[in-house]
Amino acid sequence: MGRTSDAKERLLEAALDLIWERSYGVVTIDAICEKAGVKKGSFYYFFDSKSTLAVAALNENWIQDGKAKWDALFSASLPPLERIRGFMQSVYDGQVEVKKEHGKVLGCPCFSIGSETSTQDEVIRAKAQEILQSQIRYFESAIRDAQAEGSVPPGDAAAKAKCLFALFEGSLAQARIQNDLDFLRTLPDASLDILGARSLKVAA
Amino acid sequence: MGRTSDAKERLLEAALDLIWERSYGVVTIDAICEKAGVKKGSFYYFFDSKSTLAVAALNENWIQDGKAKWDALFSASLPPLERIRGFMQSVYDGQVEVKKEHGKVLGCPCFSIGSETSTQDEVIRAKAQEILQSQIRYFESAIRDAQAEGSVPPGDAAAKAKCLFALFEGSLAQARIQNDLDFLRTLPDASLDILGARSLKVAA
DNA sequence: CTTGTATTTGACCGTCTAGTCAACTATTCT
DNA sequence: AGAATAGTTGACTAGACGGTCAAATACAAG
Repeated sequence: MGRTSDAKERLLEAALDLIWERSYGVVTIDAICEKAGVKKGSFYYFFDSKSTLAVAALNENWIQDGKAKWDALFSASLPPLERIRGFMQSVYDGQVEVKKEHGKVLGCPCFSIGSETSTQDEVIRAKAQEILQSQIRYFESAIRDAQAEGSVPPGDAAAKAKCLFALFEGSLAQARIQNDLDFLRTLPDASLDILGARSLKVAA
Repeated sequence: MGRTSDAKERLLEAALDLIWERSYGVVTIDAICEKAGVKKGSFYYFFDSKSTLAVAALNENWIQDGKAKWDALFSASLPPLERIRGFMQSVYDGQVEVKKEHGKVLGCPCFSIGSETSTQDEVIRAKAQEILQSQIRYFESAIRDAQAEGSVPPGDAAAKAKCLFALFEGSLAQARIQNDLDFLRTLPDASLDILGARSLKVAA
């Protein structure tokens, strides 16, 4: 009961957009409100700080958007290496879209925000870490499956996953800094390479 | 002639420290001045904005400190793979020190600042890119030498270097986000692994 | 010692920003 | 209809911040 509103959702979306495009520290509450078409009074009705909003925005984005995409790309119905290659390809395609829309390569919001705020805001840091850890688990699971079918040599799958994830996020961040998609084009192949993949690599 | 001063140097150092520990967007000119023990009027005598100072600080740090360290670590007198392993080990050791002093893993200032400001400040972005590109060249040169002696399989050395660099910076950033050095411990081994190194890897 | 130059200082201004609040409006339930 | 609830508004404050400046100070060279 009571008055209805989608202002909260608009704030979440505006905040993530703005912070992704610019950075956490530089985006003001006023700017978020303006982009969301919401007055500051309403902002403080829903959230009590920029930090709280950012955590909610990261969470919402992962739960509502990210997770489903990752689930589809890492579907067990695909061959394990195909999952990884397909994922990397879709990341590339996604950044092509982002560059078309925003005029810039923006990389991974969670990683950028996490890296920026980690020493300053423990709550954001923890949320970013949580999401990134979830993502690493997708890698790890695909690597395990690949090892089971023999397309990736045996050995600590968790370590391999962390390694692949570092390559992945490092490339995205580099692409953001250079504002150049070239860093990402080779990602599908490079990913299989560093895993020492046996099947797809040769076929390609 | 005229009054002498090291205020400029103090400002450069304070700025890099503060921005490295916190972030570019969140560090104010007042804070930099306070840490440097310099009044704001003097700040504007030497620099005309935080952006200008940041570019100078990145540059100074690379020219005065970074370059020499990289030169030593990538000295041609060392076997190519030993250069890479030694470099990664020294990065790990360095971050251990940083964590002792600052209480946190801070990662690579150039990469963090670059990623944060890239969409906002073209001058900082360009300087960060320039330094990062220089660093990639150290990797590339070592990889080329390794290929020449047969310890790394042939193939596009520039691409391999970018890949290794992404792994390297991705790991550092991840370590910052998690505030955990574990992400870095395996870096020396992982680096040789992804290069498909033949000699040192087996010996280890 | 004095003159020219480099640097420092602190006071000052306008603007931006986080955060508050009481009054107002829309919606739902009874 | 009317009470209760959920959300909105705009005006307000206090402080932080970027940026400016004229006057003061320290140093170096002639």
